[in-house]
Amino acid sequence: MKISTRGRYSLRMMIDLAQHYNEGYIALKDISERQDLSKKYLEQIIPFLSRGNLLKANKGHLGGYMLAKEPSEVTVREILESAEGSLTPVSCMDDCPNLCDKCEDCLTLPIYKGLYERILQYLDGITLEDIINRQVSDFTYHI
Amino acid sequence: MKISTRGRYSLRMMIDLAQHYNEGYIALKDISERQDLSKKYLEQIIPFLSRGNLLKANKGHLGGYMLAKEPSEVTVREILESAEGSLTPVSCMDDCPNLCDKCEDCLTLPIYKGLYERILQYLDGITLEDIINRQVSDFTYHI
DNA sequence: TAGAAAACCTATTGAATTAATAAGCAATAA
DNA sequence: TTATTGCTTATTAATTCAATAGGTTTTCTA
Repeated sequence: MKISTRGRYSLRMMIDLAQHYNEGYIALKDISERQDLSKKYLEQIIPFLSRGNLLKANKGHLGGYMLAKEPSEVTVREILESAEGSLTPVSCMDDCPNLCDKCEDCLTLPIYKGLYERILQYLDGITLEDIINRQVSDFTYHI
Repeated sequence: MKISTRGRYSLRMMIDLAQHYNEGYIALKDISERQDLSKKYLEQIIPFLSRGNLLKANKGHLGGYMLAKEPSEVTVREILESAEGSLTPVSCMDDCPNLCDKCEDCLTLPIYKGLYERILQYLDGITLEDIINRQVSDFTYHI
């Protein structure tokens, strides 16, 4: 039940891009230095975010990356879903009758579906703008 | 973000034990046959559930396993937490200043904490009794 | 009181995944 | 035209996953 580094690094990279929105294209070198993440590893993560239409890129001198949408329009769900592939807690949910033929009678599947709904609902409610502007306490119930 | 087979099999085993509660000790052989799970693999999973004080065992002939508590007193959270070790979405939450020294300023940690709270709240609300008695639709929002 | 049946314990393994590193190619603005 | 940047593919070491295997110990019962 852990989010992989690919998901976590993706979120940090996207937050960094949101913090430098309206500054034109940002070189990956700058992001990797600010966030202390391997530039080479980030390069491998980017295709996942590009497939989700989350990034615009510019090659060549003074090139770099930019958010494809405004920070207020990018949700954490989109980012983690693009990076991780799927946020379903069990893989049989992604391709049900093929991966397991007992979906119909499965007593546990509804539990995982309910969990998945709660996860999506929560992550859908947080945008990059929220992360930059909100207080730490806004995401948790207490303190 | 996937629940491992250890967690999934644990839940299925515990549901099976709940369905045969008040029938005395249930042999692992019976559970593995009914649930179509490797008996040898279940043997390795059991210590995790025992550590969480979820099981009573009896050795020898006519021995087996029993729920340590009534089905209505066992939550899915307890089961998955025992099996998986921890349900935190990022490992730095388990041992914060040691695994990462930037907890204080981390913009992403509050998001993961909020997610963790939602996950626990949901899984805490489901008991083995619920799973056996409730309708499928009780866990999901729609349909 | 032997013996079958069950839990319990430890080691091994093959496969997959993770988290990188490495080395170079392609595009482009100054 | 050259430095800078994104892009692509290959390789790898370590770890985790999901099991299989083989044996020991306990205990009921016939």
